[in-house]
Amino acid sequence: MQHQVGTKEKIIREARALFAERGYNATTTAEIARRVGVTDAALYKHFTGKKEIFLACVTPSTHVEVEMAGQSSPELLRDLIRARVDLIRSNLDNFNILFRESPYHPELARMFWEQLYTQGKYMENLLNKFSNEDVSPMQIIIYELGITSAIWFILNFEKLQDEFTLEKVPLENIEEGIADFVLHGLLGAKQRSECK
Amino acid sequence: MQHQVGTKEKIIREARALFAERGYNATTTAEIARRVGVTDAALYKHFTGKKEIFLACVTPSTHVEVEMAGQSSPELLRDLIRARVDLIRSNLDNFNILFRESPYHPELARMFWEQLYTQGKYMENLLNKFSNEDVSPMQIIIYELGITSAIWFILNFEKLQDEFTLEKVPLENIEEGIADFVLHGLLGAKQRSECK
DNA sequence: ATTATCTATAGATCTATAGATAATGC
DNA sequence: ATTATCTATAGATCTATAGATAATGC
Repeated sequence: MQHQVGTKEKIIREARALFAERGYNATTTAEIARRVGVTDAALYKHFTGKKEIFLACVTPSTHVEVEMAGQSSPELLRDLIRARVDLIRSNLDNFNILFRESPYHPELARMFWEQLYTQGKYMENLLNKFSNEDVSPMQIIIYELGITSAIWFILNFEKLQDEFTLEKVPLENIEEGIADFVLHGLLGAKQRSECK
Repeated sequence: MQHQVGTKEKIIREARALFAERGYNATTTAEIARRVGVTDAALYKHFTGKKEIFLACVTPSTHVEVEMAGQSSPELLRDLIRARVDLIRSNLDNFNILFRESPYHPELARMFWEQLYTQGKYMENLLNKFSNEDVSPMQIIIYELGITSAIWFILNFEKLQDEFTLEKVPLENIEEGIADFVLHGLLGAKQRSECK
């Protein structure tokens, strides 16, 4: 017997990678255990079941990013987008699980939705400080959901680029590209050049 | 025995709804058959296996929308966004399957990616016609993926509104809200009012 | 005569538990 | 003495097939 310290953390780490890669149902307790280096029976000393392992994978690890407070400006908004990109990129497994599995697990859906809601409130404050008219609740919902899912999907494509050999698209400075799009939209470039 | 005509179409219809609702692995052939009104064994007269049913559900039903050709203008771009929203809304089951299951089925991923690529090329043409500078391939990728996933996720939220009792957000005219966001971005409202 | 369906079931797989064994901490 | 692990396995479930039966089309 090994009695490794940190087995529980190892289980969570390996399980998270597996759940993100294969989805909940296609991930077996046996495979999690194999990667950890124990038998599946050992898992049940640390968790009551597969579902508890699953929830432990996502529960604590998706944080709401916080920005420097005080003055609010478009530049601050750009920082917000950059931070969002960083957050999603560095927790891509978590977001993959949240986006893909939420519809099948009410606990997940609620957690995900509360996170988005909190972040939306935060962005609303920021926007209202330097916008002429107040933004409507619907707009905030659209912004928050749209931005998060857009970043998520684009970053997944970044990872996937090699698997398909259609036409490779160079993705340098993708953070700024995303920020430009989110801030100025499709017409942004044109509008801005006309404004000047 | 019934010998219903159109059993195959019925299977596809019920299977699509189930796969979208529960995901591939959580959908059993028995449940598909039950909804169709036959035994699971009967499915294998129409399809070689579960995977073939699955692929039949998505293969033909996600179309690329086409716009009126000729003059290209920002207004046309808005029409493009509206059409995209309509397309995704009226094929939400299909898009749910594509977004959530693509990572687990290479055939699906390729199909999905080719669709997005085609649509991206189309949008690129439109944009280049009235933009000052050419848009880069990276920007097009970001636009295409970002817009599609944003719309998809927002429309799913629309459907989900009732399940959680946080704070109901009225979603009237969501099409225009999405179009505004995609066209002008977060800063759009402010910028436009300053330009005038 | 042919084709669609049903009944019954084999074979595979997966979660979770019971009981035995080995390592750790007091 | 307690806790983590392993061995073995029960029980559940799911896909797919073989063979029997019933309906349809020529």
